[in-house]
Amino acid sequence: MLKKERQAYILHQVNLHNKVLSSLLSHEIRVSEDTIRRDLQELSEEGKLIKVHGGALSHSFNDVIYAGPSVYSQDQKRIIAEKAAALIENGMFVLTSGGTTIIEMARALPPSLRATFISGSIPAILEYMQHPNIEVIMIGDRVSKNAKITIGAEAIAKIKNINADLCFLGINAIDIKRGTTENDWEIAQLKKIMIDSSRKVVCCTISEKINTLQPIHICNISDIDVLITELPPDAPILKPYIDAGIQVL
Amino acid sequence: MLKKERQAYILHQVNLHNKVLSSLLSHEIRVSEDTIRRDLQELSEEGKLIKVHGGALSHSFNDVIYAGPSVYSQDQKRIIAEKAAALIENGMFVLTSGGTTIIEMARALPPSLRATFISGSIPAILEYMQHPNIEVIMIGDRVSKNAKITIGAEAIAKIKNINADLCFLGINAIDIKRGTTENDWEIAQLKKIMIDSSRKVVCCTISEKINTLQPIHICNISDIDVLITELPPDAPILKPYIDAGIQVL
DNA sequence: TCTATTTGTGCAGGTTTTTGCAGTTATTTA
DNA sequence: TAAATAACTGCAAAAACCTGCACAAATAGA
Repeated sequence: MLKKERQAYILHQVNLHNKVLSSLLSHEIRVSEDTIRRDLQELSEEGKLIKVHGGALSHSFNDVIYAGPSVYSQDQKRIIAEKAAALIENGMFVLTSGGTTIIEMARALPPSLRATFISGSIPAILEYMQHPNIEVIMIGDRVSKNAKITIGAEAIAKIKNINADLCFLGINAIDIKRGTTENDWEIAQLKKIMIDSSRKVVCCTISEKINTLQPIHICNISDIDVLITELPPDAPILKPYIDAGIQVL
Repeated sequence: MLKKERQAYILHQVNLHNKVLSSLLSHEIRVSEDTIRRDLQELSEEGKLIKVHGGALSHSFNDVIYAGPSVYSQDQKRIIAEKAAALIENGMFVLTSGGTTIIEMARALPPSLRATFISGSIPAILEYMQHPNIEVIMIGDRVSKNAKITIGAEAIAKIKNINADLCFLGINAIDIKRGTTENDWEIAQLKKIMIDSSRKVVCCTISEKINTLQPIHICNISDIDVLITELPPDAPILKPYIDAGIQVL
């Protein structure tokens, strides 16, 4: 096998699988690993792939993964925020969790909206405070420094006494079988109570979190009324949720 | 699985869920926790995430910074803050109002201090949250956008149930005859209750506010235990307060 | 065609990277 | 404060890498 031919094959494999292993290639093409290494070296110098210890990665792979961390899925969250904001009507009582998606939503609320927002999330409260016509209610209790939210018996008791029209949850993981799950026990407790205290439950999440799991169970799919993602409602991945009776926006 | 690939996966999970646990990741990817730790270490050095005990956090989640209003007469307030911080001992329950003076104090607290701070002031809570050893309790209720503090019957009832060791009040006006006064009725109510709920009342103010008046009465001079200003205790303007039995720092 | 030169390949060795493990030290939490 | 968990340190083995070299194949020029 000629050198050019070999390198073309390697490139093909890289573009196909986004990654190749030197050891595998050497076995496949029946040349020494040194040769493969030299090929990868050359291709890397030509910018055709990215050489790493043990093999190489496709350039597109790297693009996808290292997309700027600061703006990670920001646009998606903006879209979600706008869909969510459209659900809120004047005079409503809205209970919300914390999380970046919810905070984006807070920013996207139309200035004319008059409603009451209730939350224990400090970053969320800060956002709500910026709005001219929103009444803000803070749920008090011990402050969790990690989650930047108030948690504890007091907070739970308080939420129990609320009858909200809407509940917006930024969720960490949702699965058609297991429902929504969370990785923090106390936040999970809070979200459970919030669901109980609201007439209508709206889950907001970017589509990547769909069909993923976390250790702690919050609620079943049947407890959710509306699911909002950045995708159009007819996206295939959302079909099962629609079939399960959830309104998908 | 290649190292780069693994790190990309970790980064993806962090950005997706805002938080990852070393133990979970090591199980998922089937490598030792040491390897995960090393990956997190590297990613953290590259600024792609924030490493914490047990796992890592996404950067975007944690950088909720509240750019407080540029504080008026900052240096004086710094001096006050240091005097005030010296009064707090480990294990104390401290009730505080809001106000720029109090926020400066929050910043001046020594990192080793272990105490519980209770407040309804959102900027103050944000500062307390920065501290490693302080337990923070938020008093919940309707949020006053002007004062950035929670006010209402709920908050008052909550404070009434507290028995604090110390109460720090940033005050707006103090006068030897009329005591401390305020220009916001609701904040005045809160401060009154805070005074009732604390063993020791500390008033912090810059000297400009001494011998001034505001419309709403909070408490009399006799209700104050300690007065802190940026001036040395033997300043002439403070003499009447010392004579009235107040400890002046 | 025949030599000289370049190019490609594999190998021996020594070096670096990566990874897991054991033992110790910090940190967290009950 | 003590037990549990996580982090750090140093080490060792495996894998991958690099360097220089030998040799074969391809190429070029006379």
